[in-house]
Amino acid sequence: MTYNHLKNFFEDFLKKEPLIVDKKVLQANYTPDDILHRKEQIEVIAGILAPCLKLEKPSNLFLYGKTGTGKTLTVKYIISQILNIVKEKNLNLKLIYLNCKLKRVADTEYRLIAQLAREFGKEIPATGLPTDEVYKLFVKAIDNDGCLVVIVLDEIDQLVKKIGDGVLYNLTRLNSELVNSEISLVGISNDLRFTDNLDSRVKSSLSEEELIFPPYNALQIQDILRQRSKLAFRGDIIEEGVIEKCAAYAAREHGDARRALDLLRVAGELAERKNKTKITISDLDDAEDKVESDRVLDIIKIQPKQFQLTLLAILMAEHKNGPLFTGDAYDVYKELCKRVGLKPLTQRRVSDIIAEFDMLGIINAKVISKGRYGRTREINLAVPSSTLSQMNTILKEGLNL
DNA sequence: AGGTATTCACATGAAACTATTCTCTGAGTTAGG
DNA sequence: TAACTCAGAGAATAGTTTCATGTGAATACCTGT
Repeated sequence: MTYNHLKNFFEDFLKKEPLIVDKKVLQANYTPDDILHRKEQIEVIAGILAPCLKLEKPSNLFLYGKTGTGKTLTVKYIISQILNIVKEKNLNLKLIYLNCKLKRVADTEYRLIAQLAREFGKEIPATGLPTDEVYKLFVKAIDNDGCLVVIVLDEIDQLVKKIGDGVLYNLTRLNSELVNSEISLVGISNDLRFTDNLDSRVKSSLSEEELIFPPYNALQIQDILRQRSKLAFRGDIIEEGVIEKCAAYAAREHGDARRALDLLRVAGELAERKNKTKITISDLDDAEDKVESDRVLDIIKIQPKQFQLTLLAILMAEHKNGPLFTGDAYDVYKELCKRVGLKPLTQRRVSDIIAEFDMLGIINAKVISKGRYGRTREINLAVPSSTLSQMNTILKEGLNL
């Protein structure tokens, strides 16, 4: 672009009325004033937590529901409402929200308790202290405060999957050590069968009350999309049928509203970039591709070298006809290691890495038995072919190949 | 033919190891009174 | 003598390796017809 072109481009850009007025309305962490189709849940949760306003310990509560069914949103909304009252009346009540999946914040026992203790103003180092020391600090902090504590643990299933249910047991047991204070727990889980493999003591005390968030259906997602798009976009710029299709797409994916909002946002961005005045169905289709492709590319960009090598090995081995098995991928991987000058990991480890890529949805790795010829994973790529070449380039660049 | 036993090629699990980051503690050192 | 420095012991954590055990069904091997 010459200087003049660029100047014109910028001037046009400024002249142009943007399609998107407020992007954050469509982003996942936005809390609307009015939460649609969750009235019932809000009432139940509010009813259960209400005693805490009288400084009585509310029952422990457990919330289930698939991703994008509004669990976190609802809980955060209720928390903020309660906090308003707490501030108004100056109650001795503490509400703590923690997402257990956040790396380096609350994804281990030590970090979880440390983070809780920090909420009470304790300085806890990231490492170096014994875990029970941290427990002691935490207990002391609460007991000194003498207040009622409600701890909300989001994505609690991830935490338990990683480090077991010992933490939860300790937390529920903590009440007996406390003299002046009490703790209530609110667990949020994406996994509907989460409590099945939980220690029965933990299970009974944690899920005194339970509530399930059903998936939204297509019509409900439409409502949500309309509500948000009114705020996010300028005027009436969404073409007929776009919202319906967007909702239908998300409803197919177990009613994930987050997905639908994401899709609509990207469709809007694409339309805006193309200087269009309306968001059309074709923008939505493009968005569908882009969302998926971006997700995959973003993931592989940040993977460590060994992971990238493994993926590249799968990519290269996949070209050969016939199904691809773990052993074949590992052979190619070892070759690649030699070329790059990296010490190859054991097959045990690579097997785990392959399983992780499967979890991320970048490949499909199904464990199959080939009878007399053993048991292994059958590996297929799960990305559209349009993304493949970009993947290839990113990997090769990342590895200097 | 029909039934059972083997066997393959990994999967899956558990424990142990390595390296890094960080705290805490106490011995040795230093500087000022 | 108080303040400071520094090495060593202990923890937490992430990423692995090592060792052990599990597993589903195609084949090999029997058995009685």
